[in-house]
Amino acid sequence: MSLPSLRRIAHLDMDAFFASVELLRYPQLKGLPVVIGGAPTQEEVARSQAFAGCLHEIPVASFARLASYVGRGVITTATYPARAFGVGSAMGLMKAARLCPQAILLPVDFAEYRRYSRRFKQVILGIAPVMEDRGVDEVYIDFTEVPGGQREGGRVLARLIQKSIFDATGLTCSVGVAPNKLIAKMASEFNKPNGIAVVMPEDVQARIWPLACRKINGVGPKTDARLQALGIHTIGELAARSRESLVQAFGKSHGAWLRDAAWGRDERAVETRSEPVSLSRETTFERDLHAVHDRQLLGQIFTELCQQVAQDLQRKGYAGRTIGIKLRYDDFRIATRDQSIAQPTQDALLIRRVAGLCLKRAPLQQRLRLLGVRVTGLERLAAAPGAPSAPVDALF
DNA sequence: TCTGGGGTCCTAGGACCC
DNA sequence: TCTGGGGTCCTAGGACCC
Repeated sequence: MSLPSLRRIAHLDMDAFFASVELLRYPQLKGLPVVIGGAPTQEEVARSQAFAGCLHEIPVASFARLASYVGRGVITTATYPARAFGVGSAMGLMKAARLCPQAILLPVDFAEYRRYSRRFKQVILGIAPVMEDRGVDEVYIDFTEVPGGQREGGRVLARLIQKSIFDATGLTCSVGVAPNKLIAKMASEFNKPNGIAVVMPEDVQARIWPLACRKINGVGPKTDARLQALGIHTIGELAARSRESLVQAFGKSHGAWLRDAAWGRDERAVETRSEPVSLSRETTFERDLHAVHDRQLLGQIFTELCQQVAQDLQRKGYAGRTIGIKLRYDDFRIATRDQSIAQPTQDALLIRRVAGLCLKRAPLQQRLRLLGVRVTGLERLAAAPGAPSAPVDALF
């Protein structure tokens, strides 16, 4: 007779993932402020790639030289030396250039990050098969039934996975092991970088309650502001409120969820596979465009977006029944329109035609900053020859 | 100092059907 | 003909996450 296994869920988060991959490629940048930036236009991508190519001859180059080109890009990630200057992710590149003009800017290379992503996930799957993808640099892992997964509350297995990933890729990660996903996610931040944190059910009050509500995965800026207005700043303060009062303030579903989250309750399973719900492409223009004045250019971009979405659908083996568009106006307001059709499609011309009908229904007086095309209501088609089928590949 | 791109899930009203 | 209720789909918007 053995005791029932204690539920042990791990959240693993790669440390400064994009920047770490770039440092493997350019070791001479170690210790220097480096930012990795998105360049929204093709031209900017080409320029910044040409710039990064220079690194071989000019190991240290100035961000300031590029700053005049970077326009509307934002920072995807920054190394710790760059963060010391107040530079952070989602910040506009122009602002970053002002805060830290000596920083080195590298273009985002998603293809390379995806290669590393696949490698570290394969390492994990070789050790613990119940893994849920949460994006390019994050996973949940169910340790509960893995041999050794209970030793030291999961610390031993976490250490093994960390070491195996480092040996295979040269990259470090941080792991939180806890009774569920919600707490594991918070715990993986406790000892960053290259850290492990183990939280047992009885530790929730001491280790979770002092944290800000914003640390709960699912509490964003809006909810946090409403909580602050109610005088609720920490998770402990949230836990002290009655379920009724939270339901009163946030509605039946959201209020009850907040209450459960504060008490560390979360029964969600680690999902090893998932089907996509939607596929989309969107682009921010180099300058704001007007539906009438820039009709031709807009039409060209629109058609390209439809073609890209169609290609994505074909490559991944899906077709969708609902075609939609997204507009972002110059004042950042967003409008969406969508329309369903009788049969799922992956055809660029049909998508273009239906998306065109959607566009006609949207207000087009104001200048546009962004245009997007989306297909939802996806159905898997018969697998294309040579189409990837492994769960990890399916997501990337 | 003006803020990318690709997603998921939830809500809510109206249409429509039983 | 009137009334009510439940279920599902469609559409628009919003919060949030990586």
